Amino acid sequence: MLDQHLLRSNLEEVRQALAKRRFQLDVSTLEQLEVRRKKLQIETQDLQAERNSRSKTIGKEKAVGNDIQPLLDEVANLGDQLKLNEQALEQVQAELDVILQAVPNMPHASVPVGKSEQDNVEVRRWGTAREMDFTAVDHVDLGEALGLLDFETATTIASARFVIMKAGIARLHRALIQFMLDTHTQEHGYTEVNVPYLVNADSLFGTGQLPKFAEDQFHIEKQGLYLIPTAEVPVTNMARDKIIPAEQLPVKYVCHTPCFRSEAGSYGKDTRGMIRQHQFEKVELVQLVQPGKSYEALEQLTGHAEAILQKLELPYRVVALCTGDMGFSAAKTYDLEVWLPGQGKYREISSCSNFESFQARRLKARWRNPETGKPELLHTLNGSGLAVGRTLIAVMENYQTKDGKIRVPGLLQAYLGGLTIIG
RNA sequence: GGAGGGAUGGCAGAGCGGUUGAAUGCACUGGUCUUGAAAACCAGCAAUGGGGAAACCUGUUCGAGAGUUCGAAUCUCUCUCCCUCCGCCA
Repeated sequence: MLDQHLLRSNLEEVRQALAKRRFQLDVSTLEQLEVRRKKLQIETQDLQAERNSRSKTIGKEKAVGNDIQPLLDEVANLGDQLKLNEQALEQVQAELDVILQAVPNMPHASVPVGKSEQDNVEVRRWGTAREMDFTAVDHVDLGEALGLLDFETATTIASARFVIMKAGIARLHRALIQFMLDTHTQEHGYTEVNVPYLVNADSLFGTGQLPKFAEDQFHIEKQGLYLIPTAEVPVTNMARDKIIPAEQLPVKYVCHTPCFRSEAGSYGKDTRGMIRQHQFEKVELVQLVQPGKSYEALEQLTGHAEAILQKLELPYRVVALCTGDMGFSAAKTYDLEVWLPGQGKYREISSCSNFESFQARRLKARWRNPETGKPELLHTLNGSGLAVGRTLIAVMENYQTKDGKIRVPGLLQAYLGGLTIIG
């Protein structure tokens, strides 16, 4: 949610910033509603003040034993009038809220302007693809040939977009999680947390998945809970309605969870393999920082995610998303794209974003600024560090051998009891 | 699932239908004292919104929502969450 003061005072500026991300702000409707809001609010407040002072007088008169009936007669109509005003005001504010909740974050000045994925800007590249004296296959062919990936059975158990991993692959998958958590806690200063995988609607609203993206969520109606689409939701919501002391900042959490996505809008997209699943695992990095430090933190957090790829010696590139390709809540996003020899291209494996105060405003996630002594909104950030399923794919495809096996990256061998090859 | 108890400021914890946004304690901030610190003492200290150039005026909030009333933290109803005991259970 954007700052309402900013909207009122710099509506045109906000409109232009949002236009860069191809969002059309309905300026005239907003202006009209704002005029009505202001008028109604002033009137309502005046009536409330009137009621309050009259009631106080009645109390005093009654206390000294005077006849209060004349006073009661005077205020007879006040209540009805007040109620009408309050209802009208509530109505206008509800209309404003509906509009405002659907407004995305404003892109940071440093974000490249563009329409789509095509306009994203490559920031840097790391590593080079291994030379292979054979034709690389993708993880599906590789995994199915080894009998260690089973999409068909998963489909009969659940539906499309699920997978069963077995033996060496399942173990490699688990090792990756362990490796990522260890790296982030021991080398990057994150605190490991384990959180609920089911959350309520307030939590999804807080991080921006609701109300606009209800279709993307798995919803358990009976209990009114949702399966988390990412650990970002429960972890960032740990700060909801809290005022965090300045000395505890920055808060840095790392969290491994499964993630559940309905993929409602992606029928026919990435239907092959493990790239896009209804259920996948992710190690997520979340930071809560002072407003002045969030861009510095974004660079660091992105570096923390990159470190995993570097340790696994997986070639990747860092891409700054353009205004048209960024997510709803983000002010700036870097994607990490890993090289997949089976597809012959770079594919997203991490997305690192600074949300500035956009989520914090919805969450009421604040810190106490020692300079003012007042609570102020935090800045929130998160990034995948990394998406485990896609990392597994990357390891499989980059470390495949001519005879269809998978070498285990050096640093991972310790997590697999010294195993050097799978298959 | 059955029975009971509860939800108040950063925390703990009082609260009569009427100058209660809310006693008190802790924490925090400033001051006195001290070589310094502690202790003691004094003072301050909820959040959030609207109007206004400002001074300042004013609204809302005691788990959430509805109701009674001139007036609700206080009374009524509904819901949510938490706790205790019993049952079931990884």
